[in-house]
Amino acid sequence: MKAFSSYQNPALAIDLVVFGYHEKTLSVLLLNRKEAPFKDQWTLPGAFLQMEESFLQTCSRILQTKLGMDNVYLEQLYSFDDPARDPRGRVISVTYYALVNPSKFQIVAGQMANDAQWFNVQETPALGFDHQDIFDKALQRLKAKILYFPVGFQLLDELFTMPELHELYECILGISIDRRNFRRKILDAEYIINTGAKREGSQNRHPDLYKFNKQLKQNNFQLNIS
Amino acid sequence: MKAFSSYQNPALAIDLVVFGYHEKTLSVLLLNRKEAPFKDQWTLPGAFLQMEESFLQTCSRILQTKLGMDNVYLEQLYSFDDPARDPRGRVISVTYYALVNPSKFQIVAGQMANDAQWFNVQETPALGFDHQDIFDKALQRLKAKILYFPVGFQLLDELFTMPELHELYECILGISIDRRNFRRKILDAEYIINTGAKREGSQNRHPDLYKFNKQLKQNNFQLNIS
DNA sequence: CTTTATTTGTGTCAAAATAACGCAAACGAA
DNA sequence: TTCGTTTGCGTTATTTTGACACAAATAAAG
Repeated sequence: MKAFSSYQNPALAIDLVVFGYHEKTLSVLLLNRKEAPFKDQWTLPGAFLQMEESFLQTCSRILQTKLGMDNVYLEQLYSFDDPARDPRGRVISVTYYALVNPSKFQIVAGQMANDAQWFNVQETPALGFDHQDIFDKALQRLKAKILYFPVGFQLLDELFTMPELHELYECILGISIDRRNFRRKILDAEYIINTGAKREGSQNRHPDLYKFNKQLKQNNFQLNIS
Repeated sequence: MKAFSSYQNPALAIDLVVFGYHEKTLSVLLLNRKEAPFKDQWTLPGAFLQMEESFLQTCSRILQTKLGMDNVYLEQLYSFDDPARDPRGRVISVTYYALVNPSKFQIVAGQMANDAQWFNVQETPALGFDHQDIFDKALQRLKAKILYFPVGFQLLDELFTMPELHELYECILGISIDRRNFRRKILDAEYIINTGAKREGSQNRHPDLYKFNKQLKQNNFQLNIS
């Protein structure tokens, strides 16, 4: 096979957009590079894929060794191919985004980075490589996704209050949402997920703390917020 | 840099799910492999990424040399990473799906394939590699996408009738949609795209043949079909 | 502890969007 | 022409959404 002898293959990197939510602020985790290229500039955490690794294993390795976290929500985002995106040579980047609860993790700077730090997504510094494009795409995806899939709670504690979830949505979407209509839509959506049926009136008393069942199939989640 | 010397990089392939619509049938283009692995089995068209190529250039090369088509709608789908997905060794596959009008193209079997053929998406043969997963994901994406983005007409002639578009949607989604409500929703959505305003009453006389403007930004397209 | 202010839970109602369907004009075949 | 079918246009009932009133619960202040 050509591809395994005469052809040279591009390097393949995994880059992560790690989102965290804390005190009404959506943040992204960035690393300050210790080495060229883009020395002393901020970039997304990443690593080269090893020959025997799956994408998710590389993700775990990045999260574990560089950041000391693991077992978080991960979703493949997009693959970036600009031949000039890395000055060292041809590097394809397969990207994922992660949703974590920052209060559960202690950031540790890895070998590659001087510093690891949370940045408010509204106030990110200039990013090296094409990481601004990656970050933009991730934020766009997250905004779209929380409207039709219950991923938002991944950024909160396992138990959360309705106002907490409400604030999270307002923060991520950057709009204000009527508190009472939001509540109704969330409960309706969750009810459909859990029972398959439509919620009529106030069929059930609700607790102070909510919890989304991550096991059940989570289709039919549609918030229709405008 | 490690990645450029001591590390070996996986091969990187581009695989395409080419959809075509003809006579009330949504089809996918498959190739019958001439060589091992999966000799004489059907697979998606694909090629290895060349060092200096962008993804889209590889897509064009596949479409041109193997199928004699070009200048079609292409969208990145997903990247597949199972270490065992190719028996020859580690191959990452970045996949795209394409929407073409089959009546405009003449299928030509390429060097790699004995035969290239359209298959009804409901009656696809067993596929080699992990191409069934790729195909499933593409069909799922297409079904979701036509509900919030005007891509369906890419499968039709530039000018098309409303019943043609209606049939296309019913066929892809596999459901029946009220003809009159569908018409209204399409016209509403197109009106918003073109003018930015909401359509009131029947503000405009409509021609027998329709045409979607591909230049304008196509947000706000939301069919809400259930 | 009370009293007061703020936050949160629940229900109502008008407006908007959607689904269901009637009807006539246009078209094609007999 | 006539008849059957397809296509375009509209109306109405139902559902969903957005805006908001009000009471219960919680937190803060005296």
